[in-house]
Amino acid sequence: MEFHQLRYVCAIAETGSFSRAAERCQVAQPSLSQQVLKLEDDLGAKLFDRLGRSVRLTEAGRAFVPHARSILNQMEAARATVADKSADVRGSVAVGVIPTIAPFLMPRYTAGFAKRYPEANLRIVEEMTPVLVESLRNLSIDIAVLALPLRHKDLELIPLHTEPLFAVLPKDHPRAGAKSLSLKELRGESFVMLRDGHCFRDLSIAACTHAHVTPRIAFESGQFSSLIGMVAAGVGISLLPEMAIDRNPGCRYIRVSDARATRTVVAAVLRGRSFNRIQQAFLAGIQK
Amino acid sequence: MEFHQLRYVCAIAETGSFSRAAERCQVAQPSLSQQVLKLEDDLGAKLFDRLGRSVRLTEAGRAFVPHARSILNQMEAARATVADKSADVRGSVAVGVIPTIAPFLMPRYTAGFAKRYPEANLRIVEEMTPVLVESLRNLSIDIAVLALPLRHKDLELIPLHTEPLFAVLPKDHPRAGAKSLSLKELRGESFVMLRDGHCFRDLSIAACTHAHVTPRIAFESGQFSSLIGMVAAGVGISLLPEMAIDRNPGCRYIRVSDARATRTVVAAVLRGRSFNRIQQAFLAGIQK
DNA sequence: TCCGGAGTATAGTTATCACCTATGGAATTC
DNA sequence: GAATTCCATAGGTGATAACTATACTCCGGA
Repeated sequence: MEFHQLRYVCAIAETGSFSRAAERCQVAQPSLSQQVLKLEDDLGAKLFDRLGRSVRLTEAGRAFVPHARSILNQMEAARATVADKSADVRGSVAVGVIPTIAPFLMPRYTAGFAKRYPEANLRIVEEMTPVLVESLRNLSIDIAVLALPLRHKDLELIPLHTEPLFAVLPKDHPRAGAKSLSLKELRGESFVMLRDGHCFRDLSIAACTHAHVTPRIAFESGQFSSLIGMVAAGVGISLLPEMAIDRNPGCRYIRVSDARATRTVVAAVLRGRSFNRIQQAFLAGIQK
Repeated sequence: MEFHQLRYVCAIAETGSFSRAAERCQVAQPSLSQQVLKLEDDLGAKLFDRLGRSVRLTEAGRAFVPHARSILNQMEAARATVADKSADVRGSVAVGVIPTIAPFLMPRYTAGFAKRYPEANLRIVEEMTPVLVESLRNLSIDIAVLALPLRHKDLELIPLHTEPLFAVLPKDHPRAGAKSLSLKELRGESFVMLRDGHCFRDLSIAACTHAHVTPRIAFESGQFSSLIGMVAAGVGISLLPEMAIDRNPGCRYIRVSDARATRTVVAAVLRGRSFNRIQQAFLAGIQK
């Protein structure tokens, strides 16, 4: 059974003639005859009674034609559905962001996007890196905005932004007036840091370790603003990515000069997967 | 779009691999690859993300596959429906009979049939010839049991039975003891006859006319039994087909010897049309 | 009863295309 | 880094749907 055979049969049923059906289907009449014979042979039953003057559906034909029409309709529906999916500006995109980036970058990313694609359905998920990586893998999110380092061969990483780290010191700290400083100058200080699981905590510790500094941790929190408050209160010092600086009057922010003391923000997507128009638009938006 | 392409896509969606799908579909893997690429090109969208290890449906693919499955199912349904129609012993047959045959032949025809095909749906219509011919043409009946002559080129006639005519005389009629008689011996008699429209009336009159007898009609009725009653009461004489003889004690039945004084019963069907198994069985049943 | 017209089937040819085998190339595993 | 596992590409072949030309069948009119 082939689609063109169904088209032929429907055309014959509608026009009541092989010749007119052939004309409508833009084929020669013998081609159409042959294909109908072939289909009848395939089905093991005649679909039409060929009379001299006209043609009539047999009982089997009357039973078959509605199916044929329905199949052809469904074929068109399938085609239309696919066309929809790839052209639709009302598509969905789900984006995951880690907590140490979300409040600083996402507002900027989403504002322009929502204006440009008002019919799009944008969903944002804020979770820590391992959760987001898993979400990428099981397709519950399409794009994740994360910080390096990331070692997952199944992810494709698109660098978005590299920023220096800053030391946060209480305003009366001896180094509070410096233009910049190196991590090793902070040896022996108490630190306030993000809780375990936040990748920025790992990044900070790694930077210190590289400078041969072992940070003593006096306080932990889940958000930068708490850390900054603690620094202002004299509990310890901290490290921040540039974007998290909030100019608390009790603190001074000093750029860390170590070459490795940077954070790189990337967009991560599952390697090899494809994206709908909306997802592509979001990805393009965050890269510029 | 082709059926085999849909089969391939479904197989890939189920097995998660082009190679395994090719195996299941009994084709070489490159053939399957080509057909999928062709379909994707046709649809204007990728259906699968080809990763190194495995294969995943794209958004478009997820939308497409259910349609594909449904189309394939419907194709099977169409095939099954047709197979059903041609093999079904629960089919329908509608038979038309004229009133001058119905009571005598139909019981015999239908008894064996109903026993042999208890699941069949047999419908019997009793009407005069022109109505039945029209019913054959508009397919509201499948088979008609009629009497000759019939001049309709669109009908195919199958002779079933040829019977002599009998004269019905009151038992005290001068010819009541004869073994046979010719129509011209009835010249001058009063006749009782079927009403206009019954073909047996036409046949009787035609037979008389051929014998140069012009029947004078003293009484008309719609059924043979009334005619026979009238003959017994001495109103006139009549003509009957053999099958209508009922041995009324007030009558004598004398065979008419004229060569043309016969009735031929035929099965009539629309020329060129096809029949389901049940219809064929009925036709076969009435011919033996 | 024969002819012409309308309609479908058959014959023979051509071109397309689905299939095959062999091979290339990318990703992953050991 | 070699082996393995996939999918894609290349080139050749056979099946088949298309075409043109023609035969056959039915039907209405002369």
